[in-house]
Amino acid sequence: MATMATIARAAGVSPSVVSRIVNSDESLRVSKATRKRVEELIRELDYAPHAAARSLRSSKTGNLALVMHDLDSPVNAEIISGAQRAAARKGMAIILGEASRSGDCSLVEDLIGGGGVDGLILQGANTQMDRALSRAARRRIPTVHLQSSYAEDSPLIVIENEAAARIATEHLIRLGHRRIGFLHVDSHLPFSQEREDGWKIALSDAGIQPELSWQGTGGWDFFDGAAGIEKLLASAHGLTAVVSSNVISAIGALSKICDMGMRVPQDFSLVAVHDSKIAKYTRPAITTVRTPLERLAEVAVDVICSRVEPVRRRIVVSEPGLKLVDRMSAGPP
Amino acid sequence: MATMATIARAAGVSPSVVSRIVNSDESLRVSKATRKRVEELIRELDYAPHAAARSLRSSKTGNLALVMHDLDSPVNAEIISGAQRAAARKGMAIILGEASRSGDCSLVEDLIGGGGVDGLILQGANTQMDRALSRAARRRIPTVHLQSSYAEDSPLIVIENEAAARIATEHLIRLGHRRIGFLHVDSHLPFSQEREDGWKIALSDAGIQPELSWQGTGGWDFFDGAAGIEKLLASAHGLTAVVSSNVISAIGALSKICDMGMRVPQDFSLVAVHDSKIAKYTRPAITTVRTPLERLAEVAVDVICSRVEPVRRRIVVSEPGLKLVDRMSAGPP
DNA sequence: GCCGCCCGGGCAATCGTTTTACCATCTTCG
DNA sequence: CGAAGATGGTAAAACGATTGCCCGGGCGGC
Repeated sequence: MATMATIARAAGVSPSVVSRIVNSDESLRVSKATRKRVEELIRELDYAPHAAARSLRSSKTGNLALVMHDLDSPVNAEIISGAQRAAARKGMAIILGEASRSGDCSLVEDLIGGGGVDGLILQGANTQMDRALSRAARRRIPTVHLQSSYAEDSPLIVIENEAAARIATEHLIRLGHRRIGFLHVDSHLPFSQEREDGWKIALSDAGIQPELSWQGTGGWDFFDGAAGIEKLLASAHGLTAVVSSNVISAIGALSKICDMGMRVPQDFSLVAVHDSKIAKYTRPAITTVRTPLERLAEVAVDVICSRVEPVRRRIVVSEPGLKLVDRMSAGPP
Repeated sequence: MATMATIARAAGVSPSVVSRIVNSDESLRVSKATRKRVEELIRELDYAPHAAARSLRSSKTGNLALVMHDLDSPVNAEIISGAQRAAARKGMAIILGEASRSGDCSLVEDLIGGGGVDGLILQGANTQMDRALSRAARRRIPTVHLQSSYAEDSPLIVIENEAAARIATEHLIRLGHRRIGFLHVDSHLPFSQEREDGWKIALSDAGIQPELSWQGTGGWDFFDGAAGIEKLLASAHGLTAVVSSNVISAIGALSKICDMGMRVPQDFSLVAVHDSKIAKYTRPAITTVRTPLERLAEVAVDVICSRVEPVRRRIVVSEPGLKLVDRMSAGPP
């Protein structure tokens, strides 16, 4: 294929001129004619700079790694697609990684070790990621964490978790519910705790004292949501509604509630955190609190690209704001 | 960071020895002691080969581009995650691209032009991809297409489209339906036509002559599915069931059917092609024909990696086989 | 005692860009 | 007429790994 030298020879200039034209180097002075000749040759020969050579020289790859614990969840799909779009806008590409509990992260480690990526966006780093993380730190590869992190020294990007759960709970309270349960994603995760706080605050603002048994765990996916609500309803009595920390597990929960013979929202109400296209198409459609998930991903790539201080910061993305999307899964008790 | 030369110096050998050890070159003869020394240094200094340098020299990047028209669809999520896993198994990484109708594909073009990827997996190449495709061809970057393609010279990987639709239709026939509609993904797409064929064959095997009005278009996503079924039911009268080409649009369709006051499956039955976790959690849960989507992605990366002939072939992935997943959306008329 | 072979490695070119430094002509101006 | 800018470039050293080929010395065989 055409290389820079090919173009240079054909245009009768040195490779450096071609390089500087390609990279639109302001400090380069060339005649209009030469520039035009080079540009035309680039087009004619369909020249494109060789990524590896470029990145060897400049130590920039133009790639960002996005590592998630589950590539399959529709909620994560929104993050993935948001990240991809945001990266594309900056001329970068997203390399996908999966860091499930079982999976080994050697792929990610290699990526980092080999300077294969310019940055690292992590969701839910598990302990297997430790090695990868320390590598990233040692090689000063900018890293950000989404929603939760065990690492102390890279930015953490979160949404307004507490407010989201609070809004969901308040909606239920407004409808007249008083015995409102809460489905964690995972009660050990800080962001899940923040949502619990939001739920508690809304409850206490309404003069309601939640019982311990009102909390359950619904996980991230359909199955865990279904199992979670079943367990919760078995142990907590008299609940008339529940706020679910995750819309996907809410769908699982909804299916289980339905299977138990209860009608939603007549017999039981449900509000979920995170909106998703899919929430609009279940029947009943699910009332949710829309969170800026796509923007979360966008901020992540922005932070990495602008590479401010590598100091631990907590970045709350609050734009576009949370919004209650009132559909059919929540009604008066 | 540690480079190969660092290790070599520390171990008192030449870089080539290190390289050959790292790449486990069988033809290298070194003493046990030297090998051990080098291996330990690699570990101690946390050395990892520099991806760019390696790929400059060897013209292999270890990256595969996966370009889809919609990164957001749960059906595509399964493909994405399947591809990621398959690639990881081969030590490769997936770079994501989006090729929506509107989107420009300059990112993908750059990737290809710059030798940034070793292969290209395309789903639904639109006309904007032409430039990227011809680049890929000129640079002989192995390319495969998933399910449909306008390009004549790269392998096309498909599932058993006709059989899938046939199985879905036969199930409905077995239940007693005779007026069974069909929801295309997009009637211009070959694979959608194949499914139409399957539907027709099943019908004709049962002695049923489908009317033209029984066909509609449900697209890929929830919204189009809902719109599609509405239009279909408005124009085709007396339908008691429909087979949808896509489970996601089937969910949209289901919601619309429900909104129209019909009960599924008592008043109307629905069977969809492609299974998805989500199909199990709608109410009613959707009866589907499971297709080997994850395997489709796996085959795609295998074909690219083994790089057989660049001749046009049609590869049908039939393992694991199609399977009717009988849930609640189809019943007797 | 000499030849050839195997063992354990070393040499150096190469991949394609980027980038700093520098240089040869011309103009222009005093 | 000489010096100081412009003008329009050039030269060459990296960046880090890969790989075909070469090489010296010890050892066995004849």
